[in-house]
Amino acid sequence: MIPDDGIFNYLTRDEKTRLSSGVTLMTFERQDILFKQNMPSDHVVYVISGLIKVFSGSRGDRVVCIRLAGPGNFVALSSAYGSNVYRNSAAAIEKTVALMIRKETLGEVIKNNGMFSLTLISLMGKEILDVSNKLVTFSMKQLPGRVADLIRYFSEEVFKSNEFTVSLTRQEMAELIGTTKESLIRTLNEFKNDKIIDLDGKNIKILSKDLIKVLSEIG
Amino acid sequence: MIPDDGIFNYLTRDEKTRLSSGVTLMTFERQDILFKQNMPSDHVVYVISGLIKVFSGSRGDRVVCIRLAGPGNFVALSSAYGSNVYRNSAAAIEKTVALMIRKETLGEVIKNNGMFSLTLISLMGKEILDVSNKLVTFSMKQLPGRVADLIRYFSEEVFKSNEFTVSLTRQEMAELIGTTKESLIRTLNEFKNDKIIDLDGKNIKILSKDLIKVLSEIG
DNA sequence: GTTTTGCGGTGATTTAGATCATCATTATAT
DNA sequence: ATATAATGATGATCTAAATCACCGCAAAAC
Repeated sequence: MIPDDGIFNYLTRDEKTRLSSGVTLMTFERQDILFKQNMPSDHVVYVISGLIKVFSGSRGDRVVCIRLAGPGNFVALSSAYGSNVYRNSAAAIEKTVALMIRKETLGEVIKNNGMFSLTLISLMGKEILDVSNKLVTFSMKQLPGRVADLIRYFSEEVFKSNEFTVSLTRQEMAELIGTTKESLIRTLNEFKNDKIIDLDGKNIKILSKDLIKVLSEIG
Repeated sequence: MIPDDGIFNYLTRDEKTRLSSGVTLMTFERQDILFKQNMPSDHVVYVISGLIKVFSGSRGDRVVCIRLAGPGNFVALSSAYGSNVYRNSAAAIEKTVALMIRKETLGEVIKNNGMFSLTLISLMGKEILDVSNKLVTFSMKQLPGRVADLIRYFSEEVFKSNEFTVSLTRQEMAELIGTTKESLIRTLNEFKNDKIIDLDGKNIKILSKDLIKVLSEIG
């Protein structure tokens, strides 16, 4: 039930057993909702496989995607321990297997296992840095820089390759960088015309890693 | 040395003593730098009194202020435990007294005191929620909504009154909501003309809490 | 098998807010 | 005490990107 890798390595056999009692293994199909904004935040999610998006959609149908979470990532630690309701929603982008962990059960582990807590604190620190960085990006870079960031993010963090097939729609990609699908499509095509990327539907191939880096840096 | 309130209540006398050995009490004047982006993140800051700003100034002189931290707030937990360098800079906005806590020393406390860790995790969760919320705000609301948010933030979180004197310059206020000082000044004056606030230099008085709320909500 | 909905894509138009230029006033430094 | 720099403020101009209005196509729904 409990994975034998990453942060869970710090748990004793006994702790794993106790944690198991508060854990449910779930499978989600594309577009399935894991949790919705404003519901009581009872569970923390740990992604085993697949990809999910965390998003906020308060105002009308305008949506901002805060982050993607893939295998090995926790989701909703912030809502679980920083609030009593989920402050964002989460949905599966592709077929996803995840553990739903009751927050009280995980809380017991946190209280009793120092190395586990310290590692969790490190993960949450990284999450703060990532969101802060995104905030800076949003207010300092304009579209070409943000799109370059998105391509880097896909290539370096999500798919770990220079050539990949995104499972997201253009709309979802736009939501990730705070723009509209029209503007995203235009910028992506500019990149294609400038031979920075090769673009064919959902297949993207980076032709010049250097230019992407430059665009991302000059903003 | 170690405060007798908040999260530090969870520490035993003995833990406080040990923590003290890694703590330095410091006083900062306005504009003093507490730490700079890219330096090794050796310390976590705990604000005793005063007000500091955490900001990121990568591109040229364009600066984004990520958050303010007042009495009882930790700063740089994310850089300390999520990185080995500070990812942002911090400076005092007004005269500030703060504890500089060596991260290894605090790390020992985290490892050994479960309730302390859990409380720290809760604080970091709140920080993630705050930054995420700011990210959503930045990409969904336009200026009047953001300025209304800023006034609410001052009134509800920082100064806890409907009438207050900001110790920030217009430039610094603009950096907090991702705009320019010109645009901030214009919007603030629109609010004044519409009798939503009373504005006299650094003194701000909220005349209609309701209108501020509406503006903040409609974006 | 046909209708409907969602997605990718493009052009024309609009607009919020950045940028630029300038100035008076207040701090800060010498 | 005078010079220098930072701040608050306003008007004119410019521009990046949102918005609006479409179209063709593929996939789902009926």
